[in-house]
Amino acid sequence: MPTVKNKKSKKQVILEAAARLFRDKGYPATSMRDLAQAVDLKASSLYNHIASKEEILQKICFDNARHFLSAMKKIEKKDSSATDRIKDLLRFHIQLATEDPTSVTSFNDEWRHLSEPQLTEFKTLRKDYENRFKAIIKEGIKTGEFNALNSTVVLYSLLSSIRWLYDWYHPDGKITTEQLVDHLLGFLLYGLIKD
Amino acid sequence: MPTVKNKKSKKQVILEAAARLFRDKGYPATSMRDLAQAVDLKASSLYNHIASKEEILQKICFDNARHFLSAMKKIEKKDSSATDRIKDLLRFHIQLATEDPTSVTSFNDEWRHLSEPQLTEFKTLRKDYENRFKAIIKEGIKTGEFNALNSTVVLYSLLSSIRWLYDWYHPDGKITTEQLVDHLLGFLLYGLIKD
DNA sequence: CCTACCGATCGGTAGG
DNA sequence: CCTACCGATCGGTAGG
Repeated sequence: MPTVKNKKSKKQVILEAAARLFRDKGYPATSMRDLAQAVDLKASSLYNHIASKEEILQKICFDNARHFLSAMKKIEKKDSSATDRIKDLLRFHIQLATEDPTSVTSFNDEWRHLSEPQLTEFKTLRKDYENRFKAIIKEGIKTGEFNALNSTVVLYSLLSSIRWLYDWYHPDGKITTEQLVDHLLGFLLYGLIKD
Repeated sequence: MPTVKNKKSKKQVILEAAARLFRDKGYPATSMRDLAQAVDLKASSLYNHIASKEEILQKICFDNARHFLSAMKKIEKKDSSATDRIKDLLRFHIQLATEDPTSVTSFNDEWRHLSEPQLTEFKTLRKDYENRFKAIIKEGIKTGEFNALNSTVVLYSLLSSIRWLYDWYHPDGKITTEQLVDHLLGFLLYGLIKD
């Protein structure tokens, strides 16, 4: 069935090109004609593969949300300390942001352009993820592993630091991914100032 | 001169409404009709106060850039340690982000929609600011005040943490601005893990 | 997968 | 500051 196979593959090509365009120009500023040109099609032909512009955004947002939540589930299942859980989570975030920067960035920045009811559904998933992340921070504070900081401040500082990796980190640059993980975890866990 | 006075004031109202809309919906998704409605005008009447949609974005971006650079200059002039300079800078960032969240956010997220030559000009100012920020980090590492981390990693982690304040911090919420500064500086300077 | 085309909306202008 | 309107572009459809 080469036809079915090609159709599947072409849809994937479209989704990946869209993620890159959404990252670079934003969802509203990306036209279906831009996208068509990026995958060597006429705009109207896109609709043989996808139902609408927003369907693409939905797929990017919810695929990534599921990805993060399934990683969270795995980490919660392990019987490890809050410190190890935070380290695992941060490593997962960094890895995803460096391996698949286009998709993650669209997910981070463009979800607000979803329309209802998807917007509410997405926010619910996101809130769920944040609450489970925050629970680990609170646990670490309770056990005395972490400094007694406001858990909301810590949560969003951690997430924000990693959220903008795509903006400045280039895997081909001077810093390798291993060094990045080392220095970023070092900074986030132990701070800037030497004791 | 009530006429001149009103005109001036109306332009300011338009700029502030635009900053809020750009923050909430993004620059491309904000139409001049949206903006007109927000300030109780017809779209065409906006053009008595401003030359174009992009002029508004330019003003927001360059006003903020100048604001940050002048704060940097002030801090550089003081003969203080790298630690104090970083603290001053972070406090300035947090204060601006909490006091004037709409304008700062537009500046952070929407500058990429500038067209040339403003885009290049803006990037140059931004790079200049980042380099001077990074120089302070490097100085602190050299004097032994800071941990020997990669200065690029530290720079962007700091900037990113504060960049997303607008997204989750509400001055009317449970955390006061003083507490926010305390906990955020505590986290960024001393890290999450208790020694 | 294309050509041809739709109604809606865009930023902006003319003219008063 | 408004009404009326412009050409360009948008997401998407019809029909083959």
